[in-house]
Amino acid sequence: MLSLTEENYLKAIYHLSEGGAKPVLTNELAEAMCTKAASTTDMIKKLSAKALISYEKYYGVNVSNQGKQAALLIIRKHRLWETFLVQKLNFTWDEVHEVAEQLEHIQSIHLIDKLDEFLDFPKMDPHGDPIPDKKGQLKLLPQIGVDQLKAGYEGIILAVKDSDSSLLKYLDKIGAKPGRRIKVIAREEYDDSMEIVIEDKTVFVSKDVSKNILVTI
Amino acid sequence: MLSLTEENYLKAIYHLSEGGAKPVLTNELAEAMCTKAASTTDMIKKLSAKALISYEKYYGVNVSNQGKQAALLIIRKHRLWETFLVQKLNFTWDEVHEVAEQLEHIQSIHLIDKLDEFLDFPKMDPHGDPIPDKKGQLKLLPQIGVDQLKAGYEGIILAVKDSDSSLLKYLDKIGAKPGRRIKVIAREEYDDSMEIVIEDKTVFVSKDVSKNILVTI
DNA sequence: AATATTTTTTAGGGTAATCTAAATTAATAT
DNA sequence: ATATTAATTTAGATTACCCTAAAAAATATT
Repeated sequence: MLSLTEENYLKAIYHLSEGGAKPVLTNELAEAMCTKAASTTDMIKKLSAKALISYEKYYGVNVSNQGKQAALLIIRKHRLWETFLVQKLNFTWDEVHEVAEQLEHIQSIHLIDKLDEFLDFPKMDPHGDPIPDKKGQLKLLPQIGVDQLKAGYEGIILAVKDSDSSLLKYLDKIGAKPGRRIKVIAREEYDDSMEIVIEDKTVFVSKDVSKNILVTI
Repeated sequence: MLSLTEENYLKAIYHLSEGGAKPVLTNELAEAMCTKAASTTDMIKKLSAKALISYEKYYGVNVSNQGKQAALLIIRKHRLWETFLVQKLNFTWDEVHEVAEQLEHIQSIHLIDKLDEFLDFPKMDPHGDPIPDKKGQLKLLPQIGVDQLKAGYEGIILAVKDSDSSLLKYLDKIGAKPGRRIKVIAREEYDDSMEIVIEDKTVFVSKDVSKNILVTI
């Protein structure tokens, strides 16, 4: 059984290592956890002793298969709770994260499987991120930032990248939610700003915004 | 903001002091918390410093108004989550307690008020215990143990007292759930065992069982 | 009332998670 | 190749919660 803190470190390591084959560095992890490097080294040793990560001094950390499974369970819980909060309790999109951070640590597989069933086995959370199934399997669709799209192309919004609250609010305002249809009308070469249509609404967005809207084409 | 441990102690103190005007004793609290008296004294000092209880050395502890409000909020959370687990996730009656013990510590008033609304503002949890409202108000019906009832009397089951899992399972089996109609057919003077009818089912129960079924007449 | 018993508190320690400061190792620059 | 800088680890301290053992206060017994 993992402590709340251990779970949070493991999740952070998992997220930092996603995609990259490079090891996660101590400072990188310390920054993500808002702690100091010394504290992080201590926790790395603990997780390593529990075989959730492999650790080589001065080199960095990699998640083990066992660690991946544990991390995916936490992510599964987080995303199912977010889905519950939005779909059933009418939370707005930007209110859910903080509460889900707490709920993801509730220890009961039975609870989470029942919740999954209650929500009718959703594949995606309200941000469009995939929800691991009971066995920890993730179904990933190929995704690309809207900033990479040429004029005329369209796609379905899968997710938004940044979790800054003011950006989320702005995206909500222009209707940039997962599941919505998005089309690029024009792209300004000078600063990569764009004219786009989300469902039926036309908006102009800067590259800072468009790069955070992830779509599948 | 209270820590998880502080919340658990406060809740225990509140429950131990319910009804009685007598102060809660250190050993009593230690036993309820499965800790030693020395640890309990430490925590009593902490809660006293936060003005949630009043404490006099060697005498005991009383809950302050502020402490009562805080305890009632925790109880509100616990009972709303239990209601959710049974009504929405189809947990059985005896599965809910352990999970609700965890869920009651999630910090978000917004969450709990939304949950309350989602459940349509229930007045009672699955055990028949009253759920404090947003302001911490409890509506109490006069309740009495079935063992106190004479032959011929009937009532509505409000709650069950003991939270021992084997008893809960037995009560479930004989249909002794809150909201059900119960009638005393006969009472054996020798050992206070009873013949009772719950809805349409006749059962014979010992005093140990009947005293744990609380009804209103 | 004096003594014995029980209850409660204090004293002193242990573990988990954090910190700062110092020491060590690796990377970078001259 | 060596010296400087940056990253990481170790050492030692702190806080929250828990413990055991000893001391103190309250209660019960003779």
